[in-house]
This record gives sequence, C-alpha cells and structure tokens, in this order.
Amino acid sequence: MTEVSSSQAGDLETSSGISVVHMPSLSQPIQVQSVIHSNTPSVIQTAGPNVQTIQVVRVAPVDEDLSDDSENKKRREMLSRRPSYRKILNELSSPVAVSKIEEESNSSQSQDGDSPEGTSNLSGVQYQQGSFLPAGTIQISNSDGVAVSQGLQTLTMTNASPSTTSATGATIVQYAQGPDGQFFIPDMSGTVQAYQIATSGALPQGVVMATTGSAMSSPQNLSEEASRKRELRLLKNREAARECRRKKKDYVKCLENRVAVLENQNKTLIEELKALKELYCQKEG
DNA sequence: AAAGGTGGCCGTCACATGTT
DNA sequence: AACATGTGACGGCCACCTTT
Repeated sequence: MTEVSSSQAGDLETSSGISVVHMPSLSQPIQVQSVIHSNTPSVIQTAGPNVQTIQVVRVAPVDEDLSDDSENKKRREMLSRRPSYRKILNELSSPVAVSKIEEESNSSQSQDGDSPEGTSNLSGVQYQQGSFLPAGTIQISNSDGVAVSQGLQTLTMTNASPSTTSATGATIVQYAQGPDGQFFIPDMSGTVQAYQIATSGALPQGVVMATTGSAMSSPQNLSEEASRKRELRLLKNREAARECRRKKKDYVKCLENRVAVLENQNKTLIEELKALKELYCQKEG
C-alpha cells in the first residue's frame, strides 16, 4: 500500500484534474484525481498494476469576493443542486461502487472492532442497516410487523371493537387534523379518508364522524376540496420531511463512520510508509 | 428562581428532482 | 407536461444547561 500526504509526497504534476505524485521511496507514481463539488465519497481504486489512483473529493471554497446577495444566491444554488440523499445512497449501494469499496475494505476490515449492533459493513465502514435501501423500502413497524405511520396523531377511543383495540382495550386511531375541524385518517389500503367531526347535542362529550369522501365534489364544497387537498399535501409533506431528516441523519452517520475508518487507514499507511522508508534507508546505508 | 444560550425536533414553504 | 416526492431553509417550540 502507498501513502500520500502533503508533507511527504514528492513531486506533483497536475493536468486536467489528475495529479501524478512521484514518491521518492516508491518505484511507481501515484495518480491523484481531484473532484470538485462532488458528493461522491472518495474511492480508492487501482488504475493498473503499477499505478495507484486515488480519487480525492474536496469541497470548493466559497468565493470570498461575492457580494452578500450573490453569495446567498450562489450558496442556495449550490445547495439546491446537490444530489439527493437517495441518489448518493443509491450510488454507494450500486454494485460497481460496492465492488470498488470492497477492494478497499479488504485492507481495513480488521481495524473495525467496535462496530455497533445492527450495522452492516461496506468498505470497512460501518453503516446503519437500511441506510442504503431505496426510498420506500424502509418501514417502521410495530411489534406485529404492521407499518406505522409516524406523522399521525394518535387518538385513543374507548368502546372499540376487539379487532382494533390495543392491549389496554382502547382503540388507537391515527389521524391528521385540519384547521377546519376535518380529520384525515388513512385506511388499511393506505388511502386517506376525510372525516368531519361534529359535536352532538345528545352526546356532549362525544363526536359524530361522517365521511366526506365523495360528497366533496359538489360546487359548494370546492373550497373544502381545496383545503382538503392542501391538508393532504401538508400531511404528506410532513411525513416526507420526517423521512428526509431520518435519511439525512443516516447519511451523516455514514460519513462520520467513513471519516473514522479513513483516518484509521491513513494512520496505518503513514506508519507503513515510515517503516518502508527506514528499511530503504538501511539498505542504502 | 429567572434569564439567556444551545441543540434537537417539528411543520411549513419553496423549489428541485423524479415519475407517469 | 402534470403530478408526486425529496430536501434546504426558516422559524417556532421545548428541554436542558449555565450564568447571574
């Protein structure tokens, strides 16, 4: 294995983003490819039997000369053009990336003794299980294996039928509440039904729930239809934001783990280089 | 105890990106 | 092209900690 560090690298020739590093102590040059603005994690790959290629990912510095307005605009553009987490994770989980990464992992696996439970090992990096699954395949389930919709409120009802009651005897109904008193409750098929809650004179503490599903198409209910659509959109977006944050957290964890592994590797390689240098000096002397 | 700082989580908006 | 979904940014809320 070879080690490149700014202090130890020898001559560095740069052309078209690829640098060739000549190490005094090594017989073969090393190609260093620098990728700007890329979120693809660095991959160490072998370009040939005699040349090591190391792809270095770095973030380009923010342009200091920008005015406040254009700086904000540019920053926003940069952020908005960043590939989605799903894209990044898909790339990471693609067979090509994995095979490249596995190459790398062969030399580093033994260093990861403290992997937490429930993680999988790709490239010597401990990833949270499920981190690389495509969107929509991750489900949070209850003990019965039933998917749980996290964004919904939980409404506990008494006098419920046994089939829907929880262990405590109460029914758990998950709902989203609209500002106009409407409730949106997903049924077993996943579609959301709108309900209007009206208080009943005879039942001061109770509620009467009436479906408003197909009746919404009448002209006077167009605004209601619009607000229902809005509520549905908000509900979905709420869920999406939650999921997105969860994915982002996973992604950050992955990156942190990767940093730890690469730091380890770097340390090992530096020591290896030192040893080789010493050996080389002894032979020379 | 009150005030202030900090970090985490959430809902919403706006816009980018993906899907049909 | 239209619609659905994903995500950065923002502001609000809450819990916790530190300072006064």
